[in-house]
Amino acid sequence: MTAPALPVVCAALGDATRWEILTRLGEGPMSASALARVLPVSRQAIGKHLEVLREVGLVESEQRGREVVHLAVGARLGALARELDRIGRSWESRLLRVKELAERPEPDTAERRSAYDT
Amino acid sequence: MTAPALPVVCAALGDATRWEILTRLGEGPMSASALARVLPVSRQAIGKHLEVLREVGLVESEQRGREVVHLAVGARLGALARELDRIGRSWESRLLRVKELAERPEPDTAERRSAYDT
DNA sequence: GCCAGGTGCAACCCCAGGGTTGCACTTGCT
DNA sequence: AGCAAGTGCAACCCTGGGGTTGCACCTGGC
Repeated sequence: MTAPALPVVCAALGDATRWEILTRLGEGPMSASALARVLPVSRQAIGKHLEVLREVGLVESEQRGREVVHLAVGARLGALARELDRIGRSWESRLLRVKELAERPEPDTAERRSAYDT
Repeated sequence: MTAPALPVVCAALGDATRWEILTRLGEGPMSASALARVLPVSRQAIGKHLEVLREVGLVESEQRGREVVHLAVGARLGALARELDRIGRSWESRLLRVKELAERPEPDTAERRSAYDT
């Protein structure tokens, strides 16, 4: 499955350090050691983060000479964005339907206290 | 600040149980107890999740009678989506610039083995 | 050939947070 | 009035994962 479950991708994005990494990798390819020199964490920690990010497709890696460079994949983030947008819209539409029901004066059926019962 | 930091919102979305809750709340307002009856976790656990979700604006709560009903806020998710999309695009454009540089034929240096295309 | 820099693996520490139980309080519904 | 249902708060457990250190192993440049 090329598209990991939503919570997993979001969890990968739910860490400040990983965002730091992604931001740097969004500006251009970098090796883990290079990142470690810039960020306030050890290379090993960065390695673990890269692993997580790679697993959800937010980062791609490539052996270049003796080092491995990584870079941020915008496409994955775009895919996530579209999915979230879709879900958000569905929530909104449901909300609108509820409001419609609530606001419709409906003089006949005065007994309509709540449509969304359990 | 009405717009929490990106990692925080993503972290809120980085939990399967919270997605369960959000999904249900996306279909209509519900109380914590009602959710606890449906989901395999205690009401207290759900309460904590709702707290987290409310703090990042993904859920709104309203006292209704003796119970408190909660509902998913699509607008927040939409805002997140737009932000992620924007960032993803910026990564892509940076990537394109890099590729441009790499692919410029530069007749002298014939050592073009392969630009790390997908 | 040698050394420096880059990587991978493994063991370990430690705390945030997801989950639970228990209790007290309020608020309806009949 | 009285009972059932909903909520809030607090203490507590325990696993996950972010972070570290240490070491062994390549590999490329001088």
